[in-house]
Amino acid sequence: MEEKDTVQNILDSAQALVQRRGYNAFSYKDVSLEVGVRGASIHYHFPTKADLGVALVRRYRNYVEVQLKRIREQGGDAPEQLRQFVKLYQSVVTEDGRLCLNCMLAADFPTLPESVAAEVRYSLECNAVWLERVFAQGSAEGTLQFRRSASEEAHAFLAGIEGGMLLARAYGTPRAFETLALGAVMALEV
Amino acid sequence: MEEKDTVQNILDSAQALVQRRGYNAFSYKDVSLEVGVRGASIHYHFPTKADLGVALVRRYRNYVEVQLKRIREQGGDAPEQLRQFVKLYQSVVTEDGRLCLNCMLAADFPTLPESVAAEVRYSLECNAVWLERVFAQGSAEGTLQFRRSASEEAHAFLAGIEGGMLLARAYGTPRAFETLALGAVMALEV
DNA sequence: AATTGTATACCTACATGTAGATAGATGTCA
DNA sequence: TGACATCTATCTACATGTAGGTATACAATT
Repeated sequence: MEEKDTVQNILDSAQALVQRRGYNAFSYKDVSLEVGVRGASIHYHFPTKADLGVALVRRYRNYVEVQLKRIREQGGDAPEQLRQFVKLYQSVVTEDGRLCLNCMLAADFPTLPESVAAEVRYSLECNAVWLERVFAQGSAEGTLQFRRSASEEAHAFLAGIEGGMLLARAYGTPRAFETLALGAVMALEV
Repeated sequence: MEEKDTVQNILDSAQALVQRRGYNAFSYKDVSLEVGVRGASIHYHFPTKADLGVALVRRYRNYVEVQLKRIREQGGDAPEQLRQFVKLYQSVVTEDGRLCLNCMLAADFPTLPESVAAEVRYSLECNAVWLERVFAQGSAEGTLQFRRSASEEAHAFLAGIEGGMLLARAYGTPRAFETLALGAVMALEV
């Protein structure tokens, strides 16, 4: 019965560590100290670091997908959905210096085990696809105006979001992310 | 006489390694293998990794500043200067999976020695300030249109550039960076 | 001109700690 | 009893340095 808890605790701890420090700057020992089990126990649940990484990205993607689905089903107009998107990522980037998991792992990309890299690539693509649909909707309903294709605009928007997190943290002004991201939505409204 | 060469070789090698793998995923040994001197010799020139990091960021910032000054002095209109800015960063992100040094280090931010972190923060700010001036010029000369302040627009543009690099590399399509970034310029032209 | 001093740029060898991983023992509960 | 979860103990590899020595060059001293 402890199993579930331990696994969840490991994932929670590891996720926070990756979001703050990246894939290469956290260790089983860090997790073990936070969770209160020995390193060997983490290997029991996640034999290799790659296994842990894959589990992390999948769980995160699942969570995000659920939230994105909810936003679409709420049925607001395109700008409102983009604002909800921003809000979601703002909640993911809590006060304590975290970045979006995918963003951090994208930075570590060339050093990631291929299995983890593939999961990250797919997660990013999911976000882009969701955004593309919102941009298409905004164009159709006349609430967003832009010159590029919906796909290009979606990728650009996502780039701005990920880059915005990076910069806001480096400047030490996490609030700046919200301003930046909501400003980007406003800039596209009709 | 070897001295200058060795130091430059160390910096060149270390810069490429940081741009590809980040601050935490390269070692003195990696550099030593590439340069062909022993690890201890690198410590001779750069006593600690933080010293090496600071030297790296300063040299890079210097290079970028020289290029940006040149672009301003060439005196094109604002969109042209932005395109040159994109071109500069495209050249920095060569074919081999590199990212802008500041972008990589921004991702590693919480794990950086404070001395290195401060240099990165300053470098990013230099870019933002340069961009802000271009946006102000574009607004004044009527070649760029945007709704936010020049400062906000500059930070958003920079975020898009840094985030665009990250995504392009993760997708494995480095060419996408150019499309994305030049598209962002086009979207702002009158 | 030969000798000594001094700085540079390396080197070998080692110290200390951590990372990721494994083997095998122990406890615990249905 | 047996499966599951965790432990202790250990391994190999590597990271970041430090200690101390060597080779070379270029002065200044005699």
